[in-house]
Amino acid sequence: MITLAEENYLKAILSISLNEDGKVSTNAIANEIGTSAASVSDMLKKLGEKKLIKYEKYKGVELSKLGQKKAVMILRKHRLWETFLVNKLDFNWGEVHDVAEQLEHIQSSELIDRLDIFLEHPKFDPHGEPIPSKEGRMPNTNTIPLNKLNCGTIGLVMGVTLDEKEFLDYLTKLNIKIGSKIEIKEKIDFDQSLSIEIENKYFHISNEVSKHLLIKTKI
Amino acid sequence: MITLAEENYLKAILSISLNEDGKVSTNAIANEIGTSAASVSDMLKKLGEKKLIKYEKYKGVELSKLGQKKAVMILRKHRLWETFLVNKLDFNWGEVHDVAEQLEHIQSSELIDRLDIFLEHPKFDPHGEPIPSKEGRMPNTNTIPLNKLNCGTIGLVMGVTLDEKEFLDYLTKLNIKIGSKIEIKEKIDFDQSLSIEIENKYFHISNEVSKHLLIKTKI
DNA sequence: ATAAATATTTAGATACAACTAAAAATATAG
DNA sequence: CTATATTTTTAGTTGTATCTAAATATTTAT
Repeated sequence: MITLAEENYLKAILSISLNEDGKVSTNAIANEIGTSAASVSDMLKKLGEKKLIKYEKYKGVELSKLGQKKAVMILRKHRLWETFLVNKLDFNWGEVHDVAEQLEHIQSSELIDRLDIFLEHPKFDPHGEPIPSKEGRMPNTNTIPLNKLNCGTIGLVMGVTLDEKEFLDYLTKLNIKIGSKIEIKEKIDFDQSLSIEIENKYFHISNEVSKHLLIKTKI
Repeated sequence: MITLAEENYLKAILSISLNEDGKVSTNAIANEIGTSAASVSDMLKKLGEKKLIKYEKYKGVELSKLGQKKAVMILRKHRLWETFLVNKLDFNWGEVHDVAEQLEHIQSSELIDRLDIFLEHPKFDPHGEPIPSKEGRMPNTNTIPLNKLNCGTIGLVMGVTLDEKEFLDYLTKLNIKIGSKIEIKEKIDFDQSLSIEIENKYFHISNEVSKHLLIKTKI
Protein backbone atom coordinates (compact mmCIF):
# COMPACT_ATOMS: atom_id res chain seq x y z
CA MET A 1 0.00 0.00 0.00
CA ILE A 2 1.09 3.52 -0.77
CA THR A 3 0.92 6.06 2.06
CA LEU A 4 -0.29 9.64 1.95
CA ALA A 5 3.23 11.00 2.38
CA GLU A 6 4.50 8.79 -0.44
CA GLU A 7 1.73 10.05 -2.71
CA ASN A 8 2.75 13.61 -2.00
CA TYR A 9 6.35 12.86 -2.94
CA LEU A 10 5.31 11.22 -6.22
CA LYS A 11 3.14 14.19 -7.03
CA ALA A 12 5.97 16.61 -6.26
CA ILE A 13 8.41 14.68 -8.44
CA LEU A 14 5.93 14.62 -11.32
CA SER A 15 5.21 18.30 -10.93
CA ILE A 16 8.92 19.20 -11.06
CA SER A 17 9.53 16.85 -14.01
CA LEU A 18 6.82 18.61 -16.01
CA ASN A 19 8.54 21.98 -15.59
CA GLU A 20 12.16 21.08 -16.13
CA ASP A 21 13.92 18.19 -17.77
CA GLY A 22 16.51 15.75 -16.54
CA LYS A 23 16.60 14.09 -13.14
CA VAL A 24 14.90 15.72 -10.18
CA SER A 25 17.15 16.85 -7.35
CA THR A 26 16.66 16.24 -3.65
CA ASN A 27 16.65 19.97 -2.95
CA ALA A 28 14.02 20.66 -5.60
CA ILE A 29 11.73 18.14 -3.94
CA ALA A 30 12.44 19.51 -0.46
CA ASN A 31 11.56 22.94 -1.76
CA GLU A 32 8.36 21.77 -3.48
CA ILE A 33 7.12 19.84 -0.44
CA GLY A 34 8.34 22.33 2.13
CA THR A 35 10.52 19.97 4.12
CA SER A 36 14.22 19.34 4.70
CA ALA A 37 16.59 17.69 2.24
CA ALA A 38 17.31 15.08 4.93
CA SER A 39 13.65 14.03 5.07
CA VAL A 40 13.53 13.85 1.30
CA SER A 41 16.62 11.68 1.24
CA ASP A 42 14.98 9.26 3.69
CA MET A 43 11.82 9.07 1.64
CA LEU A 44 13.62 8.62 -1.69
CA LYS A 45 15.28 5.54 -0.31
CA LYS A 46 11.87 4.12 0.59
CA LEU A 47 10.31 5.03 -2.77
CA GLY A 48 13.27 3.43 -4.48
CA GLU A 49 12.78 0.19 -2.56
CA LYS A 50 9.13 0.20 -3.55
CA LYS A 51 10.14 0.59 -7.20
CA LEU A 52 8.18 3.82 -7.53
CA ILE A 53 11.25 5.83 -8.57
CA LYS A 54 14.67 5.23 -10.09
CA TYR A 55 17.10 6.39 -7.49
CA GLU A 56 20.87 6.41 -7.31
CA LYS A 57 22.50 8.19 -4.40
CA TYR A 58 23.66 11.72 -5.25
CA LYS A 59 22.30 11.36 -8.79
CA GLY A 60 18.75 12.68 -8.44
CA VAL A 61 15.59 10.74 -9.26
CA GLU A 62 13.00 10.08 -11.91
CA LEU A 63 9.68 8.29 -11.69
CA SER A 64 9.49 4.62 -12.68
CA LYS A 65 6.68 3.46 -14.99
CA LEU A 66 4.72 2.47 -11.91
CA GLY A 67 5.49 5.71 -10.08
CA GLN A 68 4.54 7.75 -13.13
CA LYS A 69 1.21 5.96 -13.33
CA LYS A 70 0.48 6.52 -9.65
CA ALA A 71 1.44 10.19 -9.87
CA VAL A 72 -0.68 10.81 -12.95
CA MET A 73 -3.67 9.21 -11.22
CA ILE A 74 -3.23 11.56 -8.27
CA LEU A 75 -3.12 14.48 -10.71
CA ARG A 76 -6.28 13.15 -12.35
CA LYS A 77 -8.02 12.98 -9.01
CA HIS A 78 -6.84 16.46 -8.01
CA ARG A 79 -8.09 18.03 -11.21
CA LEU A 80 -11.41 16.20 -11.26
CA TRP A 81 -12.08 17.27 -7.69
CA GLU A 82 -11.18 20.87 -8.54
CA THR A 83 -13.63 20.71 -11.42
CA PHE A 84 -16.30 19.38 -9.09
CA LEU A 85 -15.66 22.09 -6.51
CA VAL A 86 -15.87 24.91 -9.07
CA ASN A 87 -18.57 23.58 -11.39
CA LYS A 88 -20.89 21.99 -8.86
CA LEU A 89 -20.20 23.61 -5.50
CA ASP A 90 -19.55 27.13 -6.85
CA PHE A 91 -16.14 27.61 -5.32
CA ASN A 92 -14.03 30.15 -7.18
CA TRP A 93 -10.82 29.03 -8.84
CA GLY A 94 -8.51 30.40 -6.15
CA GLU A 95 -10.24 28.57 -3.29
CA VAL A 96 -10.10 24.99 -4.43
CA HIS A 97 -6.46 23.94 -4.24
CA ASP A 98 -6.18 23.14 -0.52
CA VAL A 99 -9.38 21.12 -0.42
CA ALA A 100 -8.44 19.25 -3.61
CA GLU A 101 -5.07 18.40 -2.00
CA GLN A 102 -7.00 16.46 0.62
CA LEU A 103 -9.56 14.92 -1.72
CA GLU A 104 -6.91 13.64 -4.14
CA HIS A 105 -5.84 11.06 -1.55
CA ILE A 106 -9.20 9.34 -1.21
CA GLN A 107 -8.65 5.72 -2.19
CA SER A 108 -11.40 4.46 -4.49
CA SER A 109 -11.13 4.09 -8.22
CA GLU A 110 -14.88 3.50 -8.36
CA LEU A 111 -15.38 6.93 -6.82
CA ILE A 112 -13.18 8.77 -9.25
CA ASP A 113 -14.65 7.01 -12.29
CA ARG A 114 -18.17 7.89 -11.17
CA LEU A 115 -17.11 11.48 -10.46
CA ASP A 116 -15.68 11.65 -13.98
CA ILE A 117 -19.02 10.49 -15.39
CA PHE A 118 -20.97 12.89 -13.18
CA LEU A 119 -18.85 15.79 -14.48
CA GLU A 120 -19.31 14.50 -18.04
CA HIS A 121 -15.66 13.61 -18.68
CA PRO A 122 -14.13 17.07 -18.50
CA LYS A 123 -10.87 17.45 -20.45
CA PHE A 124 -9.61 20.50 -18.58
CA ASP A 125 -9.94 21.66 -15.00
CA PRO A 126 -11.07 25.16 -13.97
CA HIS A 127 -7.52 26.45 -14.45
CA GLY A 128 -7.37 25.08 -17.98
CA GLU A 129 -4.97 22.32 -17.00
CA PRO A 130 -5.48 18.99 -18.77
CA ILE A 131 -7.15 16.17 -16.83
CA PRO A 132 -5.45 12.80 -17.46
CA SER A 133 -7.83 10.11 -18.70
CA LYS A 134 -8.53 6.90 -16.79
CA GLU A 135 -5.73 5.33 -18.84
CA GLY A 136 -3.32 8.13 -17.94
CA ARG A 137 -3.33 10.01 -21.24
CA MET A 138 -3.18 13.80 -21.23
CA PRO A 139 -5.46 15.69 -23.62
CA ASN A 140 -3.06 17.80 -25.61
CA THR A 141 -3.40 21.48 -26.06
CA ASN A 142 -1.64 23.62 -28.60
CA THR A 143 -0.69 26.26 -26.15
CA ILE A 144 2.48 28.22 -25.41
CA PRO A 145 3.41 30.10 -22.24
CA LEU A 146 2.85 33.82 -22.76
CA ASN A 147 6.51 34.70 -22.04
CA LYS A 148 7.66 32.66 -25.08
CA LEU A 149 5.61 34.75 -27.52
CA ASN A 150 6.73 37.80 -29.43
CA CYS A 151 5.58 41.36 -29.25
CA GLY A 152 2.41 41.93 -31.25
CA THR A 153 1.08 38.42 -30.80
CA ILE A 154 -2.65 38.06 -30.21
CA GLY A 155 -4.06 34.95 -28.54
CA LEU A 156 -6.52 33.43 -26.11
CA VAL A 157 -5.75 32.46 -22.52
CA MET A 158 -6.35 28.70 -22.38
CA GLY A 159 -5.00 27.92 -18.94
CA VAL A 160 -2.63 28.64 -16.09
CA THR A 161 0.18 26.48 -14.80
CA LEU A 162 0.24 27.61 -11.21
CA ASP A 163 -2.48 26.70 -8.73
CA GLU A 164 -1.91 29.21 -5.92
CA LYS A 165 -4.50 31.47 -4.39
CA GLU A 166 -2.37 34.64 -4.55
CA PHE A 167 -1.63 34.13 -8.24
CA LEU A 168 -5.23 33.33 -9.18
CA ASP A 169 -6.60 36.23 -7.15
CA TYR A 170 -4.19 38.55 -8.99
CA LEU A 171 -5.39 37.26 -12.37
CA THR A 172 -8.98 37.80 -11.27
CA LYS A 173 -8.08 41.35 -10.31
CA LEU A 174 -6.62 41.90 -13.82
CA ASN A 175 -9.79 40.34 -15.26
CA ILE A 176 -7.74 37.59 -16.88
CA LYS A 177 -9.69 34.35 -17.16
CA ILE A 178 -9.90 31.25 -19.35
CA GLY A 179 -10.91 32.46 -22.82
CA SER A 180 -9.69 36.05 -22.37
CA LYS A 181 -8.26 37.66 -25.52
CA ILE A 182 -4.76 38.92 -24.93
CA GLU A 183 -2.32 41.00 -27.00
CA ILE A 184 1.35 41.67 -26.29
CA LYS A 185 1.93 45.41 -26.78
CA GLU A 186 5.49 45.73 -25.50
CA LYS A 187 8.23 43.49 -24.13
CA ILE A 188 10.89 44.93 -21.81
CA ASP A 189 14.28 43.37 -22.48
CA PHE A 190 15.62 44.17 -19.02
CA ASP A 191 13.27 41.94 -16.99
CA GLN A 192 11.12 40.23 -19.63
CA SER A 193 8.06 42.04 -18.30
CA LEU A 194 5.17 42.63 -20.71
CA SER A 195 2.64 45.31 -21.49
CA ILE A 196 -0.54 43.56 -22.50
CA GLU A 197 -4.03 44.41 -23.61
CA ILE A 198 -6.94 42.41 -22.18
CA GLU A 199 -10.53 43.29 -23.12
CA ASN A 200 -9.57 46.89 -24.00
CA LYS A 201 -7.62 47.39 -20.79
CA TYR A 202 -3.86 47.74 -20.48
CA PHE A 203 -1.67 46.08 -17.84
CA HIS A 204 2.01 45.54 -17.22
CA ILE A 205 2.89 42.09 -15.90
CA SER A 206 6.13 40.43 -14.80
CA ASN A 207 7.78 37.45 -16.43
CA GLU A 208 6.91 35.49 -13.29
CA VAL A 209 3.23 35.97 -14.16
CA SER A 210 3.45 35.57 -17.94
CA LYS A 211 5.27 32.27 -17.77
CA HIS A 212 2.28 30.71 -16.01
CA LEU A 213 -0.26 31.78 -18.66
CA LEU A 214 -0.93 29.34 -21.48
CA ILE A 215 -1.90 30.98 -24.76
CA LYS A 216 -3.43 29.64 -27.94
CA THR A 217 -2.38 31.92 -30.79
CA LYS A 218 -4.61 32.61 -33.78
CA ILE A 219 -3.25 30.58 -36.71
CA MET B 1 -5.39 20.17 15.74
CA ILE B 2 -7.31 16.94 15.85
CA THR B 3 -5.80 13.93 14.07
CA LEU B 4 -7.52 11.33 11.92
CA ALA B 5 -7.08 8.64 14.58
CA GLU B 6 -8.57 10.93 17.24
CA GLU B 7 -11.56 11.63 14.99
CA ASN B 8 -12.17 7.92 14.64
CA TYR B 9 -12.14 7.46 18.41
CA LEU B 10 -14.62 10.30 18.92
CA LYS B 11 -16.88 8.82 16.29
CA ALA B 12 -16.66 5.37 17.90
CA ILE B 13 -17.48 6.77 21.34
CA LEU B 14 -20.46 8.69 19.96
CA SER B 15 -21.68 5.65 18.10
CA ILE B 16 -21.54 3.46 21.22
CA SER B 17 -23.18 6.19 23.34
CA LEU B 18 -26.13 6.32 20.95
CA ASN B 19 -26.79 2.60 21.36
CA GLU B 20 -26.35 2.16 25.09
CA ASP B 21 -26.41 4.49 28.04
CA GLY B 22 -23.92 5.19 30.76
CA LYS B 23 -20.18 5.53 30.35
CA VAL B 24 -18.42 3.87 27.44
CA SER B 25 -15.91 1.15 28.32
CA THR B 26 -12.40 0.73 26.97
CA ASN B 27 -13.25 -2.72 25.66
CA ALA B 28 -16.35 -1.49 23.84
CA ILE B 29 -14.23 1.08 22.01
CA ALA B 30 -11.52 -1.45 21.22
CA ASN B 31 -14.18 -3.70 19.77
CA GLU B 32 -15.80 -0.92 17.73
CA ILE B 33 -12.50 0.30 16.27
CA GLY B 34 -10.94 -3.14 15.90
CA THR B 35 -7.87 -2.54 18.01
CA SER B 36 -6.49 -3.59 21.41
CA ALA B 37 -7.66 -2.31 24.76
CA ALA B 38 -4.11 -1.14 25.41
CA SER B 39 -4.16 1.12 22.36
CA VAL B 40 -7.52 2.50 23.41
CA SER B 41 -6.20 3.21 26.87
CA ASP B 42 -3.31 5.19 25.39
CA MET B 43 -5.61 7.20 23.19
CA LEU B 44 -8.16 7.92 25.93
CA LYS B 45 -5.42 9.53 27.97
CA LYS B 46 -4.61 11.80 25.02
CA LEU B 47 -8.25 12.65 24.31
CA GLY B 48 -8.69 13.42 28.01
CA GLU B 49 -5.75 15.83 27.97
CA LYS B 50 -7.24 17.55 24.94
CA LYS B 51 -10.55 17.91 26.82
CA LEU B 52 -12.43 15.99 24.17
CA ILE B 53 -13.67 13.37 26.62
CA LYS B 54 -14.28 13.05 30.37
CA TYR B 55 -11.96 10.29 31.46
CA GLU B 56 -11.22 8.79 34.85
CA LYS B 57 -9.01 5.72 34.93
CA TYR B 58 -10.97 2.48 35.18
CA LYS B 59 -14.27 4.38 35.06
CA GLY B 60 -15.04 4.49 31.34
CA VAL B 61 -15.49 7.66 29.29
CA GLU B 62 -18.07 10.04 27.92
CA LEU B 63 -17.69 12.82 25.38
CA SER B 64 -17.18 16.37 26.63
CA LYS B 65 -19.25 19.21 25.13
CA LEU B 66 -16.39 19.87 22.72
CA GLY B 67 -15.90 16.19 21.89
CA GLN B 68 -19.62 15.73 21.32
CA LYS B 69 -19.64 18.66 18.91
CA LYS B 70 -16.64 17.32 16.97
CA ALA B 71 -18.13 13.84 16.80
CA VAL B 72 -21.50 15.09 15.60
CA MET B 73 -19.79 17.12 12.87
CA ILE B 74 -17.98 13.99 11.67
CA LEU B 75 -21.31 12.19 11.59
CA ARG B 76 -22.78 15.10 9.61
CA LYS B 77 -19.95 14.87 7.10
CA HIS B 78 -20.24 11.11 6.81
CA ARG B 79 -23.97 11.23 6.13
CA LEU B 80 -23.81 14.15 3.71
CA TRP B 81 -21.09 12.37 1.73
CA GLU B 82 -23.14 9.16 1.67
CA THR B 83 -26.08 11.16 0.37
CA PHE B 84 -23.86 12.65 -2.34
CA LEU B 85 -22.51 9.25 -3.34
CA VAL B 86 -25.95 7.69 -3.66
CA ASN B 87 -27.97 10.62 -5.01
CA LYS B 88 -25.41 12.13 -7.37
CA LEU B 89 -22.91 9.41 -8.22
CA ASP B 90 -25.41 6.52 -8.31
CA PHE B 91 -23.67 4.30 -5.83
CA ASN B 92 -26.02 1.84 -4.16
CA TRP B 93 -26.58 2.03 -0.43
CA GLY B 94 -24.32 -0.88 0.44
CA GLU B 95 -21.28 0.51 -1.38
CA VAL B 96 -20.89 3.90 0.20
CA HIS B 97 -19.73 3.30 3.75
CA ASP B 98 -16.01 2.75 3.17
CA VAL B 99 -15.61 5.73 0.87
CA ALA B 100 -17.60 7.96 3.23
CA GLU B 101 -15.30 6.86 6.07
CA GLN B 102 -12.48 8.49 4.15
CA LEU B 103 -14.38 11.56 2.99
CA GLU B 104 -15.65 12.36 6.50
CA HIS B 105 -12.11 13.36 7.50
CA ILE B 106 -11.66 16.10 4.89
CA GLN B 107 -11.05 19.31 6.79
CA SER B 108 -13.05 22.19 5.36
CA SER B 109 -16.23 23.57 6.82
CA GLU B 110 -16.71 25.60 3.64
CA LEU B 111 -16.76 22.35 1.67
CA ILE B 112 -19.34 20.63 3.81
CA ASP B 113 -21.61 23.67 3.90
CA ARG B 114 -21.52 23.95 0.12
CA LEU B 115 -22.12 20.22 -0.24
CA ASP B 116 -25.14 20.59 2.04
CA ILE B 117 -26.48 23.36 -0.22
CA PHE B 118 -25.75 21.36 -3.37
CA LEU B 119 -27.72 18.42 -1.97
CA GLU B 120 -30.52 20.82 -0.95
CA HIS B 121 -30.15 20.36 2.80
CA PRO B 122 -31.13 16.70 3.10
CA LYS B 123 -32.54 15.70 6.50
CA PHE B 124 -31.83 11.97 6.14
CA ASP B 125 -29.11 9.98 4.46
CA PRO B 126 -29.73 7.08 2.04
CA HIS B 127 -30.12 4.71 4.99
CA GLY B 128 -32.76 6.94 6.57
CA GLU B 129 -30.39 8.07 9.31
CA PRO B 130 -30.76 11.70 10.41
CA ILE B 131 -28.15 14.20 9.21
CA PRO B 132 -27.12 16.63 11.97
CA SER B 133 -27.56 20.30 11.01
CA LYS B 134 -24.68 22.76 10.80
CA GLU B 135 -25.46 23.64 14.43
CA GLY B 136 -25.39 19.99 15.49
CA ARG B 137 -29.12 19.40 15.85
CA MET B 138 -30.58 16.06 14.79
CA PRO B 139 -33.86 16.07 12.86
CA ASN B 140 -36.15 13.92 14.94
CA THR B 141 -38.06 10.99 13.62
CA ASN B 142 -40.95 9.22 15.28
CA THR B 143 -39.63 5.78 14.57
CA ILE B 144 -39.28 2.61 16.62
CA PRO B 145 -37.01 -0.38 15.96
CA LEU B 146 -39.03 -3.20 14.42
CA ASN B 147 -38.16 -5.63 17.24
CA LYS B 148 -39.94 -3.40 19.79
CA LEU B 149 -43.31 -3.62 17.99
CA ASN B 150 -46.12 -6.09 18.58
CA CYS B 151 -47.51 -8.74 16.34
CA GLY B 152 -50.02 -7.37 13.87
CA THR B 153 -48.40 -3.94 13.66
CA ILE B 154 -48.28 -2.32 10.23
CA GLY B 155 -45.72 0.39 9.45
CA LEU B 156 -43.28 1.93 7.03
CA VAL B 157 -39.53 1.33 7.00
CA MET B 158 -38.01 4.77 7.60
CA GLY B 159 -34.38 3.85 8.09
CA VAL B 160 -31.73 1.39 9.20
CA THR B 161 -29.29 1.74 12.07
CA LEU B 162 -26.47 -0.36 10.72
CA ASP B 163 -24.27 0.72 7.83
CA GLU B 164 -22.64 -2.53 6.74
CA LYS B 165 -22.54 -3.92 3.23
CA GLU B 166 -23.62 -7.46 4.24
CA PHE B 167 -26.64 -6.18 6.13
CA LEU B 168 -27.72 -3.77 3.40
CA ASP B 169 -27.24 -6.35 0.67
CA TYR B 170 -29.46 -8.74 2.64
CA LEU B 171 -32.18 -6.10 2.92
CA THR B 172 -31.94 -5.48 -0.81
CA LYS B 173 -32.35 -9.21 -1.38
CA LEU B 174 -35.51 -9.16 0.77
CA ASN B 175 -36.67 -6.10 -1.20
CA ILE B 176 -36.73 -4.03 1.97
CA LYS B 177 -36.00 -0.37 1.32
CA ILE B 178 -36.80 3.05 2.74
CA GLY B 179 -40.56 3.50 2.42
CA SER B 180 -41.39 -0.22 2.27
CA LYS B 181 -44.67 -1.17 3.96
CA ILE B 182 -44.13 -3.87 6.53
CA GLU B 183 -46.47 -5.99 8.68
CA ILE B 184 -45.56 -8.28 11.58
CA LYS B 185 -47.40 -11.57 11.06
CA GLU B 186 -45.85 -13.66 13.83
CA LYS B 187 -43.32 -13.26 16.62
CA ILE B 188 -41.40 -16.28 17.91
CA ASP B 189 -40.89 -16.07 21.68
CA PHE B 190 -37.87 -18.38 21.64
CA ASP B 191 -35.49 -16.12 19.65
CA GLN B 192 -37.52 -12.97 18.98
CA SER B 193 -37.48 -13.72 15.26
CA LEU B 194 -40.31 -12.35 13.15
CA SER B 195 -42.45 -13.41 10.24
CA ILE B 196 -43.16 -10.32 8.20
CA GLU B 197 -45.00 -9.30 5.08
CA ILE B 198 -43.34 -6.86 2.67
CA GLU B 199 -45.06 -5.91 -0.59
CA ASN B 200 -47.15 -9.10 -0.60
CA LYS B 201 -44.16 -11.33 0.09
CA TYR B 202 -43.46 -13.23 3.31
CA PHE B 203 -40.09 -13.50 5.05
CA HIS B 204 -38.77 -14.68 8.36
CA ILE B 205 -36.08 -12.46 9.90
CA SER B 206 -33.96 -12.67 13.04
CA ASN B 207 -34.00 -10.23 15.94
CA GLU B 208 -30.50 -9.16 14.88
CA VAL B 209 -32.02 -7.86 11.63
CA SER B 210 -35.27 -6.43 13.02
CA LYS B 211 -33.53 -4.36 15.68
CA HIS B 212 -31.76 -2.37 12.96
CA LEU B 213 -34.95 -1.46 11.08
CA LEU B 214 -36.65 1.80 12.06
CA ILE B 215 -40.42 1.77 11.59
CA LYS B 216 -43.01 4.52 11.55
CA THR B 217 -46.32 2.99 12.60
CA LYS B 218 -49.64 4.23 11.25
CA ILE B 219 -50.72 5.78 14.59
C1' DA C 1 44.06 21.10 -9.42
C1' DT C 2 42.96 22.23 -5.18
C1' DA C 3 39.97 24.97 -2.05
C1' DA C 4 35.54 26.65 -1.07
C1' DA C 5 30.73 26.35 -1.60
C1' DT C 6 26.76 23.67 -2.26
C1' DA C 7 24.10 19.47 -2.28
C1' DT C 8 23.11 15.15 -0.38
C1' DT C 9 23.20 11.53 2.85
C1' DT C 10 23.70 9.48 7.46
C1' DA C 11 23.08 9.44 12.42
C1' DG C 12 20.48 10.23 16.20
C1' DA C 13 16.16 12.17 18.30
C1' DT C 14 11.11 13.14 18.50
C1' DA C 15 6.02 12.46 17.91
C1' DC C 16 2.22 9.52 16.67
C1' DA C 17 -0.32 5.39 16.86
C1' DA C 18 -0.21 0.93 16.89
C1' DC C 19 1.42 -3.68 19.14
C1' DT C 20 2.50 -7.56 22.98
C1' DA C 21 3.30 -8.83 27.57
C1' DA C 22 2.88 -7.92 32.24
C1' DA C 23 0.88 -5.52 36.18
C1' DA C 24 -2.89 -3.50 38.60
C1' DA C 25 -7.71 -2.60 39.44
C1' DT C 26 -12.43 -4.02 39.35
C1' DA C 27 -16.14 -7.36 38.99
C1' DT C 28 -18.05 -11.98 39.75
C1' DA C 29 -18.63 -16.50 41.76
C1' DG C 30 -18.27 -19.96 45.11
C1' DC D 1 -15.33 -12.73 51.94
C1' DT D 2 -11.86 -14.57 49.53
C1' DA D 3 -10.47 -16.44 45.02
C1' DT D 4 -10.87 -16.26 40.27
C1' DA D 5 -11.96 -14.03 36.14
C1' DT D 6 -12.27 -9.97 33.53
C1' DT D 7 -11.11 -5.38 32.42
C1' DT D 8 -8.01 -1.76 32.20
C1' DT D 9 -3.64 0.33 32.47
C1' DT D 10 1.46 0.54 32.20
C1' DA D 11 5.88 -0.62 30.18
C1' DG D 12 8.51 -1.51 26.49
C1' DT D 13 8.84 -2.15 21.23
C1' DT D 14 7.87 -1.22 16.37
C1' DG D 15 7.08 1.46 12.04
C1' DT D 16 6.28 5.89 9.75
C1' DA D 17 7.64 10.44 8.87
C1' DT D 18 9.58 14.18 10.45
C1' DC D 19 13.55 17.08 12.53
C1' DT D 20 18.64 18.94 13.56
C1' DA D 21 23.43 18.29 13.35
C1' DA D 22 27.23 16.17 11.39
C1' DA D 23 29.53 13.75 7.69
C1' DT D 24 30.32 12.91 2.92
C1' DA D 25 29.97 13.71 -1.98
C1' DT D 26 29.71 16.79 -5.84
C1' DT D 27 30.11 21.16 -8.13
C1' DT D 28 32.15 25.68 -8.82
C1' DA D 29 35.61 29.04 -8.63
C1' DT D 30 40.21 30.64 -8.11
